Amino acid sequence: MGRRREFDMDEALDAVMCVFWQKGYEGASYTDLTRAAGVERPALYSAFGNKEEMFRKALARYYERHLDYIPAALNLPTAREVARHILFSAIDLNTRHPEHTGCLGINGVLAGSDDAEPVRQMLIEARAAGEAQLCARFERAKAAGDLPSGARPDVLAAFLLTTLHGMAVQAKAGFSREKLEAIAEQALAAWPAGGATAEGG
Amino acid sequence: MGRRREFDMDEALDAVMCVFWQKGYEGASYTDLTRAAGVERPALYSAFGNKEEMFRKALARYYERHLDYIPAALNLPTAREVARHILFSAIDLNTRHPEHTGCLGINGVLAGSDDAEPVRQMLIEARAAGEAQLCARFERAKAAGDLPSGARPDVLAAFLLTTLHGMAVQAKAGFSREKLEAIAEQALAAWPAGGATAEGG
DNA sequence: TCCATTTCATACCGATTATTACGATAACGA
DNA sequence: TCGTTATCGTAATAATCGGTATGAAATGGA
Repeated sequence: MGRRREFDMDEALDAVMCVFWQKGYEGASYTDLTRAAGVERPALYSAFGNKEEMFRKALARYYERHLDYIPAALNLPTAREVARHILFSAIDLNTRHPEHTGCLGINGVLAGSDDAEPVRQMLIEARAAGEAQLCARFERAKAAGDLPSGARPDVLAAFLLTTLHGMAVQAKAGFSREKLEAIAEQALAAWPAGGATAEGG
Repeated sequence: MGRRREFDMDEALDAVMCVFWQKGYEGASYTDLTRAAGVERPALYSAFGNKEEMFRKALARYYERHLDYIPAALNLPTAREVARHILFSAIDLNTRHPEHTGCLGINGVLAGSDDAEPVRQMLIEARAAGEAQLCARFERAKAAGDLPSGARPDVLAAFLLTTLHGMAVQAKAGFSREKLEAIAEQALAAWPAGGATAEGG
């Protein structure tokens, strides 16, 4: 009984998920969503409910379709393999689709609407400038023997920046100071041993 | 000549910066900004220009007032001290002010309006669930001798998550796959050596 | 063929967004 | 005191936001 639905809900949810992936939760307007899904507004509402509920369904699909490497990794024999597999799977996921880079979960609160693009660029440039300063400092350290000859200052700088970014996100998520410090200690455990002119302390 | 300005631009910019810090760029409405600054809309426009230009000025002030530990750290003798100082200064900055946690730069694109709070919570919970899975997996690894007895699975899990978060942010900022892989390699260098039952590979 | 039911597309809703006209107000120099 | 100039608060701008009311179109059963 009743008229049958004219669009494929799976395809629509996939399209919706990609929009959220690309633009984030708030950055994705209903106009964007309906255009991507090829479906008019009330159809999306009747199919997926609220915008919030719609994002919830898209997130669930993201976990089962694109984050399936996590449960798979958990079955690997060693913890190092677990971490390695997750890390590299995430890298692959984050870079595979040029139109929506990064992680849906992160972008969901990170990305904004198209109007915010210049602001994003502004922040990206500010970060890049800071990274360049760090890189130059580590180059000097390498030349001074403070870092081993095999050290790669650019990588050290990028890693440091990554840890800083990650911690900022975690702090926003409510992590405690103790936990953040433990994470920082762990990150420092990877730091290359000092060379000639290193002093204790 | 002309009427003199009735509010203090420095105080207004500080108030504006705090709002951006707390709510992000898009999450901060002009109503929020004017209320925080105690100044009517046109006054803010004439003083700081656009919303975008206003954010730019707030960001510049943030760098000179709250990220001043970075240039200071760059003068420290060893790279390890540089990294350590930056890491712990950032932690302190991120947690010192309860009303605006995290980093203005990150929050600028991460935080959203108040309406998005349930979505933020949703994502935070999804992340916490994933972290719990990882932590349990590392506990098992420790019990199996795959991790040394001194290892702290919760820290390892948090660190792994932090690295994942950081990389997602970097990927959004346009980092190349090669760079991200180098960062992941560096993060794995800190991984505790396997214990009894570890196998090569 | 008629009814009940479901989905369709159009057009609209109130609220909020960033951004300004506008006229009144206050300061300085003459 | 007057004229110029810059800032003030009020009120309005057009656009967009998420979310619906509405009637036509399409289905299955009787």
